[in-house]
Amino acid sequence: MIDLKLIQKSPDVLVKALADRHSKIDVAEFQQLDATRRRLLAEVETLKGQSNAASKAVAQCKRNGESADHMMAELSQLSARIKELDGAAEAAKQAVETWLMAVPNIPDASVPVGKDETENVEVHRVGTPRTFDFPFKEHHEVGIGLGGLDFDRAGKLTGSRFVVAKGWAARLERALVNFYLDTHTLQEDYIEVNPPFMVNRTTMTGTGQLPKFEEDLFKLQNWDYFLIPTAEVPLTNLHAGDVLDEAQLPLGYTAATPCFRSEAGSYGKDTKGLIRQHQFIKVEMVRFAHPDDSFHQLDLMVRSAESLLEKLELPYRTITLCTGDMGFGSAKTFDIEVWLPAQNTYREISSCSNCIDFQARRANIKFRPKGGKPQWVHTLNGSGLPTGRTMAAILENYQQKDGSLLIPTALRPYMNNIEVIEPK
RNA sequence: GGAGAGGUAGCGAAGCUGGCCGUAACGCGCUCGACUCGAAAUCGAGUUAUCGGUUAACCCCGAUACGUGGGUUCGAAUCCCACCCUCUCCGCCA
Repeated sequence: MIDLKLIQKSPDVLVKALADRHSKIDVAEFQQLDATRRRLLAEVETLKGQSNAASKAVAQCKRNGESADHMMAELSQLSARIKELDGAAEAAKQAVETWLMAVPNIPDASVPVGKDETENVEVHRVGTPRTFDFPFKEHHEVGIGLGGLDFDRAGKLTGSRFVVAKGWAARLERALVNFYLDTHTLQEDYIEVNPPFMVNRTTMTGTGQLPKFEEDLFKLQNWDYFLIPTAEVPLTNLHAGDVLDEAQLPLGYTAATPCFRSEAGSYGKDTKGLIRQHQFIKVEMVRFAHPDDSFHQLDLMVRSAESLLEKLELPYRTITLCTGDMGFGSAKTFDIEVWLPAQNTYREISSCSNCIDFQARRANIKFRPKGGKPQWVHTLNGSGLPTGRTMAAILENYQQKDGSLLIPTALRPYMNNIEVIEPK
């Protein structure tokens, strides 16, 4: 959520931010709603002040043993009037709130201005895409061919955009989870968490998935619960309503969870393979940081995700998302894209964002500076990494001419030291 | 599923026969000060948030908040209803 005071005092900042994001939200509408809200609030508060004072007088009379009947009759009317106005004031407040909840975060000054993904800015490339001396396959062909991935049976069990991983593929996925979690918890300072995979409406609102993006979520019937689209949701909301100690910062959590996404609006995109599934496992990193330190923490998080790809020896590039391509709650986002030979391109495998105080406002997460008043923490989140897309990259980049698949060296300790998956 | 207890500041906890008890007793923590070479202990002072008005900002004034939402009343932490959550016991169960 955006700072209410900021919009009131310098609406031009928000106007520019919204223009940069190519948002259609109208700030003038806010100003009208907020003016109404303030007018009604001032009015009803004045009446409440009168009512409170009169009630005290009634109490005084009763203590003195005098009759207060005449005052009480008058107050009854005032009370009715207040009730009426209070309703109107509450409705006006709700209108402002609703408007605010639909407003995206303000991009950081360092974010390149641009309309969509074509104007993202490359930061660097690491690794050299491999040259193949044989006709290579797409990752799902490799996976199906080696008996590890079964999209047909997943279609039977559920529907499209699901997969069954068996044998070596199931083990590879488990190896990736362990490799990622071990890296984050043993070589970095993340605390491992197993959160609920379904959360309530308040939690979804805290990180910004609701109220705007309900159609992207899977919702339970008869329960006001949602399947999480990313562990960012439960991990960030772990501290909803908390006031953290300054000494606790930076504070990091990591979790491997399934992620559930409806993929509404992506019909026809990435229909084959592991790239765009309704359910996938992802290791997520979440950090709570001091405002002065949060962009440094973002760099560290990006480095953490990048290092995983380096250990897996997968070529990637890192880009800065431009204003028009950034997510709703982010002030700055780096995407890491892994090389997929069959698509002859880099595809997103990690997205690391600094949401600054946007989510902290929504979820009410603060920290107490030494001797000072509590203030909003900054929240960050990043993928580190999803297993499905990583497997897609491994299947394509590590396929061999004879149809076998090499296991990346870093994963072998997690794979009973298997070096290669042979075709049967 | 059955029975009971409870949700009040950063934490613990009092108030709960409706009205100078919500800037909320008391304790802990935290901040500042005294004592001390320094520390501990001790003593003293301070320490809720949000919104509105006002302001350069602070102060100040007003309103709201006792799990959440309603109700009764001139007035609700306190009485009533519904819901959520936590704990204890019993039952059932992976």
